[in-house]
Amino acid sequence: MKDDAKSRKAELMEHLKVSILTLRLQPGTDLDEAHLSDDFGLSRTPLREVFRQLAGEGYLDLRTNRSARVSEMSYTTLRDFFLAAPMVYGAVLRLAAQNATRTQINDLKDAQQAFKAALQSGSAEDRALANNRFHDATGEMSGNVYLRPSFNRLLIDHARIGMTFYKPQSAHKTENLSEASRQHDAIIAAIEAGDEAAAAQLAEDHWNLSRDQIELFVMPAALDIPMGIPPLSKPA
Amino acid sequence: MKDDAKSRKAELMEHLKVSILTLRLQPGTDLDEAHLSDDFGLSRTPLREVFRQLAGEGYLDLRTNRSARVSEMSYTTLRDFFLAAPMVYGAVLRLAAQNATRTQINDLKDAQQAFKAALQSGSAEDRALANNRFHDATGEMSGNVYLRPSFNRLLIDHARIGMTFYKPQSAHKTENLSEASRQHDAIIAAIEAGDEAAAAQLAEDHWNLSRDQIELFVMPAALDIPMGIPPLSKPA
DNA sequence: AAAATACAAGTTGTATACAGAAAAGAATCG
DNA sequence: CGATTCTTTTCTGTATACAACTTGTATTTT
Repeated sequence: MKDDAKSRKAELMEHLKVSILTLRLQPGTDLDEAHLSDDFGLSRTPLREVFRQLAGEGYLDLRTNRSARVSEMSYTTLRDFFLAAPMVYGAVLRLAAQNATRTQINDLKDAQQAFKAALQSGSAEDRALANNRFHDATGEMSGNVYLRPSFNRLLIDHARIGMTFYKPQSAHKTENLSEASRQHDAIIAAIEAGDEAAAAQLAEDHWNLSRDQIELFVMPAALDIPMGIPPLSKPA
Repeated sequence: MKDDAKSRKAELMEHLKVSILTLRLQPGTDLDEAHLSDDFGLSRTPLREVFRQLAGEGYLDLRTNRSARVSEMSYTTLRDFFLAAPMVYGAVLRLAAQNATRTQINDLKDAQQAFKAALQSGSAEDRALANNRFHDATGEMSGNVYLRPSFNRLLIDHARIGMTFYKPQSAHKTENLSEASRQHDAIIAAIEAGDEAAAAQLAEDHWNLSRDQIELFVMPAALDIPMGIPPLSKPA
């Protein structure tokens, strides 16, 4: 078979995207051209073209005469994210409700099936990727070339933020995830019905849920230990 | 001097951007790698990297085993554009009013100076580029990484749409352009005052002006000639 | 001993040569 | 004469070799 080169390039691309979305490659990580060349049986020329493209989509940052690096998440990221996300996502879902085709709706339902499966049995990575696929499908539906660049950029960090803040296992988290799943179902229904207003409202709800979850993680309940009494130390 | 390679790459990039924004390279035009290589004294390797980057920013479309081509403007473009632009631009100006630094405001004023100069003496291309520079400066001010990809994509087609629809010389057009210039001044004032609401309102006004202008061009006043009488033909 | 400079190793950027895919043209067949 | 297939040409994609730059280390100088 001749999946030589052309498909190995696609493989590399997919590998990098998944690794970045799941934080296997953490923000700020330097990428080694030589090493990746070996691993994927590609010369540096096509590899560097992949880098350029991923940089354009927001996965990587390129600096001249320095190695490519996974795009950073700074301390202002969350703020910027939650400023932009409700607006862009609301617009995307509104347009999706207007324009979705039968095929696209079926794709969306498939993605939601996969998301539910990942909720029950999958890892945090599987969940993040399935969720990413779901939202990406809504972007496809919107069909507006001017919205998609920002929307796709948001989805990258949506996945990464999710991997960061949804890790800790807790009853609360599980509850939130099934709430998210229910919202997905409602989004599908609104799109199928062509109900723009409902879709836009659901977008807002969906992001608010994310924000609440992150607030809980960033500002956890304080440890309930009176002053002057040191935390229990384990016996040697 | 050693502006070898590194700066020639930047030159090529700038050349392509300007040519595309001003429609010197029309939507759908095929780009010849060999020819551009010669013209800019670059080998095909860095040239193709530039292509990849410009494709990421929305200037070009890449198709495998076919030449790179200037990104198309379809008949749905205008609709998509005016759906997305007021929202994104409103958000950008709102954030600009929040976050603009002294330096950025000075840059914006410089851009507006250049725009006014282009209005009086410059060509349509100069006007489009100066206007592009002005709006790009507002994008810089907003400082939100998630908004900029779509905003920049909008600016590309804003310039191209402007080149298409503002060409015909008429009193009406000139009037609209000075109105646009006045709006620019008001935008600067709103940003300098940190007045978010005013900035957002001005964004809406600014796009409405564009839309009106395009409507006039697309749906001109009908020729006022009674049926059966052919239009006046010039004497040879 | 601290700082500065020079050197060396490793990595990024570019050019060229080659392999593979479309497109254009020539020859053959109906 | 028209259509189709095969050949030739042209252009895109990849690999390799080389040049330029960064960085870490060692040496020299004050």
